[in-house]
Amino acid sequence: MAYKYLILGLLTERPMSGYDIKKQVKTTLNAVTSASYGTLYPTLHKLLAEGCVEVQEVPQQGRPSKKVYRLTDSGRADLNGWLHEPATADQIRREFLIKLYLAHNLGEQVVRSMIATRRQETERMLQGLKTDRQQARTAQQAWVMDYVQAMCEAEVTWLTTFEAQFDVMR
Amino acid sequence: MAYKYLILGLLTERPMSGYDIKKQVKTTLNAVTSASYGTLYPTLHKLLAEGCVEVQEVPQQGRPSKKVYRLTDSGRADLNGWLHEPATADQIRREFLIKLYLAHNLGEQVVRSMIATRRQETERMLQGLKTDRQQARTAQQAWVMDYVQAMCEAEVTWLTTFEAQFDVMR
DNA sequence: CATGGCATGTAATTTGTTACATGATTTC
DNA sequence: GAAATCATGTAACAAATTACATGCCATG
Repeated sequence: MAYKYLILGLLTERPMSGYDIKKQVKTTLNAVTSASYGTLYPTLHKLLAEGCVEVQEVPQQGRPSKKVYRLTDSGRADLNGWLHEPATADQIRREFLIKLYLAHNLGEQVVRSMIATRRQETERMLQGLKTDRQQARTAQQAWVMDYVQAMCEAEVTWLTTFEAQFDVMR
Repeated sequence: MAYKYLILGLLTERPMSGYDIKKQVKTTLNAVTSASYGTLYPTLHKLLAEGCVEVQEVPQQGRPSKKVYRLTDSGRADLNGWLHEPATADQIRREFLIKLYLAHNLGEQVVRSMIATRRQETERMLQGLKTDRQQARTAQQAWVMDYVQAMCEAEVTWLTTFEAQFDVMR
């Protein structure tokens, strides 16, 4: 994933520190991407060296001081260039699917329990998503959450169909 | 991704060379995972050192000789252990979604064209999927393809809804 | 007084891709 | 004669995670 552009993109909303960015990603993009400090801070340093961002150190009372990063014109141009490129077609990576594929010779019971477990998990995720969705502050946050919700719902449907077919085959 | 277990899992079907595994992944699991030689060969060597697989060199007329790997009991036990563990809940990583999220301040036209492009791509993928699906040889191949197809169809639905909502907001 | 939030960062490791190197044979 | 298929492998690089190190403040 191009964390570089994720950072630049988030900085268009407002100047932020690495810590702020991490929080933002965690609360609004948790279902689709993540960013650890081990990636975030070095990337910010690199971006600074490239001139894509500026930094201002803000002392705080009773807290460690913040390094607030702001997008430069150059950074904005870079970001816009990336946004206008077509997105790469990414694979639908699902560990569960690989396991399902490989588990066929372990017998019917194993496959059945995989599917059942997966449905429980997906349904639980769907519950969490619905409450999160209500807290969405911006349109884009809602877009992403709706997308993820749509995928989870489609998965539940597929799992249900799968179970039904499995019953027929028995 | 746990390529280790992907390899072990594929070897349950029949003994294979690295080249065979690569082909198998390419033809039957292309939409959900990939494996390059740079990963495959070193992983096979590691698996051999761990005793999960055995190797037999098979000379061939007019071709380079093959190293055919066969699962050992130890490897099979290892694989079964993994298959019985619950799958990790993976993120729905979509570069396109991140771009969509970050593109909101580029204006309506850009968002609209992103959505349109994405729908075209997804529909094209769906076409390819449907022909591939007919060539599926085993039940598990069909499962995976059906899953991917279900996700693509759900995406097209979401994109269509998105466009409609966008028109209303205008 | 422990836990969690605020805030920065580095180092080791894992994981994987891309590109390269080699070389014979078959197909267009 | 060029390109694709068969077949092995390594080395350089890229991307990212995990774990560690530091330290203060507020809350329970």
